[in-house]
Amino acid sequence: MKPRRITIKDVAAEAGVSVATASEALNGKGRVAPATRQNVIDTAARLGYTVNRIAKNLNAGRTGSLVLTVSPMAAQSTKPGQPEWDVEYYFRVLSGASAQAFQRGFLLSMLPSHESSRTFFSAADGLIVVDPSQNDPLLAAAAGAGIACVTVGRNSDDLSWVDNDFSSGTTTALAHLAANRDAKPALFLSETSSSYVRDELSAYLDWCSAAGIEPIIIRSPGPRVDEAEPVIQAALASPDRRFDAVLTTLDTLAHATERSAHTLGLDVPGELQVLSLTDSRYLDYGLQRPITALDLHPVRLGEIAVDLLIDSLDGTAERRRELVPTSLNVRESTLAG
Amino acid sequence: MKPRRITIKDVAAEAGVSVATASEALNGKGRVAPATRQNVIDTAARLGYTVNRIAKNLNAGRTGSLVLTVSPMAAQSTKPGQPEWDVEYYFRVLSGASAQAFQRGFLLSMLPSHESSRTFFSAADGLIVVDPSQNDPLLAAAAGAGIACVTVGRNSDDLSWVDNDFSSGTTTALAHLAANRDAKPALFLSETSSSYVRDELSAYLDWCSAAGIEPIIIRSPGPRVDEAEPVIQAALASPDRRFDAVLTTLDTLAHATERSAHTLGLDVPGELQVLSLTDSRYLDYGLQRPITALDLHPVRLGEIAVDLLIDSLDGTAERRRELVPTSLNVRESTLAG
DNA sequence: ACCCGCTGCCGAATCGATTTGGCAGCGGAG
DNA sequence: CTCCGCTGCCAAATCGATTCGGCAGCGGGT
Repeated sequence: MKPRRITIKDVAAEAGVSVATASEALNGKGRVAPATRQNVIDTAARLGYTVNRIAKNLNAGRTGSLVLTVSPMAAQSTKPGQPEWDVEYYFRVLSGASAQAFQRGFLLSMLPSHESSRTFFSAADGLIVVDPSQNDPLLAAAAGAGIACVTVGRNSDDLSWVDNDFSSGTTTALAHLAANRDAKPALFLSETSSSYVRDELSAYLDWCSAAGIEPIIIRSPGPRVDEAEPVIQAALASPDRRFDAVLTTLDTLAHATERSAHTLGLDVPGELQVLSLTDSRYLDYGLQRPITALDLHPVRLGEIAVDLLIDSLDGTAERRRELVPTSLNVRESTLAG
Repeated sequence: MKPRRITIKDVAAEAGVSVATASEALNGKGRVAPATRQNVIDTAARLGYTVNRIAKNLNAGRTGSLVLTVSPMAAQSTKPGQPEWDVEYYFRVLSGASAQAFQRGFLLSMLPSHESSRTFFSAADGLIVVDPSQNDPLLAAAAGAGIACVTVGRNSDDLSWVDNDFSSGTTTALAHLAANRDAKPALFLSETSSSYVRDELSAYLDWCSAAGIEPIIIRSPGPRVDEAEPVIQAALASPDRRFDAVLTTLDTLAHATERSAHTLGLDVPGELQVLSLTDSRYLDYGLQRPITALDLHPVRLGEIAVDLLIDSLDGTAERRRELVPTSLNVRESTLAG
């Protein structure tokens, strides 16, 4: 029923050359007369020939596919119910990575959980770990199996990585808050184990110190809105509150802050500015007051991760690091500059 | 540097048999003495042998990879800015599909946009289209290239598909709303071109007719919260409003409804019940009042789609249809039964 | 006139698995 | 005793590409 695929043999026969010559002509290698080369290329196009990736990779000793895994997700995959992590951000990293892999002739798939790692080692050429945990077991396993590896977000290991320039992004955000009045911003976070939170924290402390402002850290017991809301509401309602702006490390924390302000009747941005250090669709609409946020360009992160990974596949083992700048999506929750 | 991979040759040599026998022993085919088979299996395990998927697929005439594409996304991929579609739902379909593909020895990757379809046809065995548009060009192209195809969400074509049982889900939702008082529910939707909206609409009309209630359809100009809010707010504020519950086809519409109710000072669920016919993380927290919603089990949809696709790969061309039941996540926005 | 070297092309090996066809050896039936 | 058939195993072909080594033929240098 299905017509047999056109192989390089068909092209070679049709062009009147050997398979070897056809291959060399199509790949621009070897010594082939220009006229012959053109002839092969033309007949290939005429027959609608496309290389069989499988055969090509068999010869090259590769699989032609990459695997991406999101560490926090994979670790939680057995847990039922609604996900806790920022699906939108990860999805966009994945989109970027996927598209870029495609462009470079690879396929990229998502590793659902860590359990399957054994199987995957024989099925992929490289691994991208998004938001690796410290001493991530998967990274160790990949290193042991000799699989190329790149992370999105920094890791203590000596691997290549891509990350946002959180330090400069945080400084930009703070400058924005302070542009129209002498803002006294507090930092609202839920944990400090991730590298990006540590970057943001130290940039915040530096800025406060330079501006001669007392740093105020508010800590949520968890990342979810319902976990964060009581904490921020208490802080906002406190009679001796000494901040008039809140910088949050997660969109959910900004969400909780905006709701609390609304509940308490605080005017945003008049009495309280709110700014999230990561953007998401729900900060834009779905709130009383759309929230200014730092755009982390997750699609770009995914693309770069794939480039780093593929480059490292055949090249030297030289590690590379890329910092992606952030940009500020200014909305109603802060005073425009 | 990297130790050479263990191949079946190594296993055969170590076990003292031929490559053919080793292959047959490992795959449970052919005629092999039980003792020999066990010996081969043991030495394979001892050497840490894993099959090379590439070589296996070369022989089988396959690529061993599947491609999934989300039609609304791919069509919009060139447009910059925040996505309009329900990322979370699609992500969970993808997760399920990805995991299931893995389990069955395939890799699944996401096709970023329709432009790349030409390339992918030579790189995959099958295609999953999520929420296909009517007369989707990609489906036609795949059919033309002889690529197996399955959709998530119905399509007029004669393909296999998986879909939710929206009809029965809608009826269940309506029964829930009417359980504690004689609810007069309105249906809030934004378009009727999708098959699931049509299912929900007709189930709603049937239910109204059976209950002797006048059906009320409210239509939003678009799927976004900011597009929906003016419409629903006007409807809620109308002096001759004849409904006391709202059923929405999208989470964003439920979101807009809840906000409008809050703005107008309407008590939810006391004066107005709200129910979304699709669930998302933001209906659970991030709102004044968590909203009851229909869980579509997107992970399950992804898994089934992969099963249908893989089964159709070597089997007959017989098409299959699967209806996945929904379940109701009851929250504060409706009166508990 | 001889030989070197370069060009253009091709045969055959290779990658790692599956699968086909067939070869021994053994036991039971006639 | 002969022959058939079954069991257990293996050699070789196959999948579709790349790549290495080599073979002619031709032109120029000596």
